[in-house]
Amino acid sequence: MSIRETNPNFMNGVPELLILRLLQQQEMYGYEIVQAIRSRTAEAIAIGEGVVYPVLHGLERDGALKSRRKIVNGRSRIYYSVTRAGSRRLAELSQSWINLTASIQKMLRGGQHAEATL
Amino acid sequence: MSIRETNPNFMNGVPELLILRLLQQQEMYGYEIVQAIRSRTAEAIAIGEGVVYPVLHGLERDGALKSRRKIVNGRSRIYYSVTRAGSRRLAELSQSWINLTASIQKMLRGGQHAEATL
DNA sequence: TTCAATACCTAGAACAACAAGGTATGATGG
DNA sequence: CCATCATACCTTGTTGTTCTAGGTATTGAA
Repeated sequence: MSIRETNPNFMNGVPELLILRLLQQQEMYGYEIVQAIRSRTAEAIAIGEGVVYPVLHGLERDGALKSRRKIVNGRSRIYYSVTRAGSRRLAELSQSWINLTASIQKMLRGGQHAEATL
Repeated sequence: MSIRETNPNFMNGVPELLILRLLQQQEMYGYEIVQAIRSRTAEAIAIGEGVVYPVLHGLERDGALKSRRKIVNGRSRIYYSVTRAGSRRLAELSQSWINLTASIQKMLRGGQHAEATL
């Protein structure tokens, strides 16, 4: 049985979340994802290729993504898009992310007696 | 030199953040912190003793916390409170947490071109 | 031709968080 | 009186993501 006493490794899976989210909006290839995350977060978040590619492969292995090869300007790219399973996974991840941050937010704001706003 | 290309391990330090935050509100001991986090987040976040105690020790070693032993009902407790350095650290952690979540939030909401404000 | 940018990839290290133990005391209930 | 639970502290070792730091190959510009 074993009831889970604590968090299943807490804050992991954010790269996965962001990648799924981007791919849900539009088909993209790995190198493009790396840059998209950088630019859309104004460099606040920088997820390297060493993270992105393994995540893409893992998600595809799990059936959350599908890929197709495409040649553009003589360059070979592998475009990924989300499957139905991937959409479900994204929904789950989003939800737990929202829950988690809401809880933390509450702790950061809430004094037990009230305190100056920040 | 070496400019940091990616995130220094991304989402770590949340337990530290929560612990510092609690201790800033009031002096607490380890076992109490474990329960406080559970109860104040309605079980959404559960950080075990195996996480809390090492973090407390590390923060004290770094001068972010100070401790004093106290006997209550024949039980020995080690109460921790934040030092000035700890306050600074909390402020920094809070800020980067806010920045990080804001960026992610934007990506989760945002369509790729222009999006409604929120 | 040399360099930067594009585009893919992986092996290994680092490190936080976790699981799972351990000690010792006080209170509770049979 | 003894077992058990809650309290209260602690540490060792594993796990798993992420990061570092490389590698290959092509295109285009200087």
